Amino acid sequence: MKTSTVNTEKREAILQATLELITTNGFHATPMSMVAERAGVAAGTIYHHFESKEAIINEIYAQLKQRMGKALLAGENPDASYKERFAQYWMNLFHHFKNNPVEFIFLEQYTNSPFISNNTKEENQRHYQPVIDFLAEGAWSGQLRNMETELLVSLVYGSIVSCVKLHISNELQMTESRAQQAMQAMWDGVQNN
Amino acid sequence: MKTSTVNTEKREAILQATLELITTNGFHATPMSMVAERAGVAAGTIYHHFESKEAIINEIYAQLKQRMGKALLAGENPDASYKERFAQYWMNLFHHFKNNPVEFIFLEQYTNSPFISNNTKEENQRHYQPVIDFLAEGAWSGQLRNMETELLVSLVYGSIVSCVKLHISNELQMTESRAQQAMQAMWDGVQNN
DNA sequence: ACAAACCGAATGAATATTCAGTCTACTATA
DNA sequence: TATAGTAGACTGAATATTCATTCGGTTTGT
Repeated sequence: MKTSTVNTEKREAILQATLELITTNGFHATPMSMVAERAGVAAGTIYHHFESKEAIINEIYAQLKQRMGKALLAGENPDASYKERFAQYWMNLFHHFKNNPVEFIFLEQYTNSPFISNNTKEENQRHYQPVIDFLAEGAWSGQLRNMETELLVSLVYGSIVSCVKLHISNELQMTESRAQQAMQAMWDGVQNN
Repeated sequence: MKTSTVNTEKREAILQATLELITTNGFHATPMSMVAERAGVAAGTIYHHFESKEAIINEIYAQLKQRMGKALLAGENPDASYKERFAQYWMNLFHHFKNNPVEFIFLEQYTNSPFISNNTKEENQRHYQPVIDFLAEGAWSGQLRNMETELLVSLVYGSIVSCVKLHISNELQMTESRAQQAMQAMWDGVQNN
């Protein structure tokens, strides 16, 4: 057994515990002592692996953005129609967030917080750049309404966020059929004609 | 001059200072001493007017939801077409948030936080209930796509939120024409046929 | 003269991070 | 094989700071 296995295990436990606790309690309301306890680790150990509390947040952010990007691009099919690809991406992201609510809440909460350095944010945009390009190209080629890319991306991403929030808050169980409805509505909204 | 004027002045100053500070720094990162300083008041005075820090947040929430409801319903015209009324509501809320970014950020941040008691939340739903009914009726009467009301509300509200966030983050200046585009896209998405 | 509004120093409870020392697993040596 | 050495992993009590709230006393308006 290599030392680095133990190393990695505790490191991961700390990241996981921080993610879970911070998502439910918020940054300032989860003491490091609580993180330590949940991770099954002494308080001091945390600082053997991480610079600071903020550093942990930044690493979680990077990990989750990477996972999100991977989920978003899963099952890509360049031969499918534009609409089919749109639907695929939309559903990919929706399911990823629906199935990983803690990750969703973390990203919603910290993407626009001062804890995440601009550096970290920019470095991780690449994970989903292909889909941004996909939408930009749709607008350019006339398959989508002629809109600023940023606005297009925001509206589509926003529709996914809305659905996931609805589901997580237990206001409305988001079944597959309802998700399809929402996706279709968004498509009808952004498509050309 | 009535005592209650001074009373009200300091009270309002405390509410305003808390709103501004908490929106930029977050709840746990804005000490009461800072609120006191910004409000031009002694720390102790705050506790003459409010039960606790959380009580202040709850009162701000109630105030802002009320203002939001008023803005949303402004210039109602029952004789206008359904589409026109939809556009009016959408634009009302968009402009309200665009013009009051601090209020927007506060509501985004605290609407789903444990600081706001369920009681406070429920009591303040009435301010925008008419618009929820308007959308529900649209779906029922066939002017809108046949969808669960909650989903409909979420999608439409979400599109406004997306636009305002885009504007506030300086990613894209939301001009009147872009707002119209976004509203039109959302309309095309939720309308029937 | 009185009651409410106000002040701000004091209190007591937390908290992030540090640090002096212990443990563990592996290496080099005898 | 047995032993000592060592570097990194780990511990948790101690530190120094920060904060929400309290309270004894002062000011203000009537």
